[in-house]
Amino acid sequence: MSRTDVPAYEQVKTFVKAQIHSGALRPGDAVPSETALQEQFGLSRMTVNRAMTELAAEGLLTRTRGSGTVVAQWHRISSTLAVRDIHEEVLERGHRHSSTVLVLETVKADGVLAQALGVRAGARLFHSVMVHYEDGVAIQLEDRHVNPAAAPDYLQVDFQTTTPTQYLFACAPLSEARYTIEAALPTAAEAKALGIQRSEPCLVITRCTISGARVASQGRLVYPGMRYSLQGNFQL
Amino acid sequence: MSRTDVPAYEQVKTFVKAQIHSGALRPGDAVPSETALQEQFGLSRMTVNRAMTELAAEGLLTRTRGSGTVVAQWHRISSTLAVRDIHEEVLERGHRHSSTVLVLETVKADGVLAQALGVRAGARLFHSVMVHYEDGVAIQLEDRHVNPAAAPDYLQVDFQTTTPTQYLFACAPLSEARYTIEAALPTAAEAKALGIQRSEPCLVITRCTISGARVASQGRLVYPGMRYSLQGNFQL
DNA sequence: ATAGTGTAGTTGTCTATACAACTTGTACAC
DNA sequence: GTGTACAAGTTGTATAGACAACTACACTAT
Repeated sequence: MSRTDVPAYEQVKTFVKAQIHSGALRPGDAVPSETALQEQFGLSRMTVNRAMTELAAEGLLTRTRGSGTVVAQWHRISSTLAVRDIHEEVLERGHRHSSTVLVLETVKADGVLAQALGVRAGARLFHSVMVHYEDGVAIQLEDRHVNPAAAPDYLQVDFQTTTPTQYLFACAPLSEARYTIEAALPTAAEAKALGIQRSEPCLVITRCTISGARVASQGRLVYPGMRYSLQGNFQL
Repeated sequence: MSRTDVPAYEQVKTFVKAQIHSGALRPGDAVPSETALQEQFGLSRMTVNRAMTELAAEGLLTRTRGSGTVVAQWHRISSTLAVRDIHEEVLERGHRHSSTVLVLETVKADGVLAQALGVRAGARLFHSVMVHYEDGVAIQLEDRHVNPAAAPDYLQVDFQTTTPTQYLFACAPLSEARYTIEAALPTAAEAKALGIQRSEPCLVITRCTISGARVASQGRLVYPGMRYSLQGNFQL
């Protein structure tokens, strides 16, 4: 632990990262072996191993047993898309959240939906459409189809006090998610609900949440392009 | 290592993950302590510690020294946006990549650009605009401003054989990146270059790459919404 | 009641060692 | 030349032990 409070394995990590950032080590270059670093820093191999293993997990290094460690070709930037509730998100920005429920009904699954949710065509599904507002401005339209097997009481939930994300999170623990992000024009109904022009481009996130072996729900989240953007800041 | 080839710490990880996915452990719940799991599995504490530390790094658990381990409130889903070259990306899909250079020039930074790149207003910048094609279809317009300090020979590069991403990657090791993703309509010039209507929504990624202490470049990547979508598949 | 003390329990880090699995290159036999 | 065998080097995993830092809680003295 030496003088400072920075763990030794962190020091090794920053040392290697600095070499990569400075250009002294370039993608494809060999990184000193664990034993070499061990002697250089005066640490045990386990400590060096932890540093290198973590850097590999972060995508900066590629390690192969028997051969050695090289700087990874692509520096993956590990974003973290939080699957979180828009209610919390708005509150965290210090704004007021409200929502309106436009549709809350039972529908029969057509072919596409049935396949997406992994049920047979014609099966009963819950369907909800709601609009979320941030300080009174519409920022998201949420069109969601829910598998009744995952959330039997979905239609009885009071969506003034809770949100679909919250409720589904509570009754169907998330195990996997798939999404696509695309730019598209809203449908006429969506534009009207969001109070925007049909010609205004929107960011559409289609998200499929999986709980255990079951697809719990599929959601289409429409964000007005002028009012919303996904942002990220990543450090290697 | 027991019977199978699966490492012991992985078995502990999947055990805990399974408990979370099944709902036996819910967000906020306490997870058995390391010593408890150590006895349950008959492993050393270091091995259990590795499993738990990794789960914490993945965002599934929140650990506090002295107190214990609980299931994290948000299951962060760690996406990985690869900062990679579109040339490679197209080739990987088994398609043919080509590109056209529309602009390659030196410009003087206006106020906004200067701030984004961290140079003084009026400083010399390189500017390039090119269109990338996948099997002859335009899929990306790349409008990039480059800091000459990071890539002095940018204007001399032959962009038929290499791409800006490749070149910048080679001469300015990446240390950080910021991006925003939004939906927007293309400018008239962009629409013309991509061969699409001005009314067709596009996915716009604005990306700022940082090399060391310097902003190396800022790029605006425009993808026709009908031809492109970002996708992700995440497992906890 | 309150403040302080102590203790048990928990996580964070580090060490020294050990063996296994794999890669690479060299030396040797053919 | 060719191929085999071996040795050295590298990473992956696991162990047992140790100490530090911190939390939570019960207990005690005031």
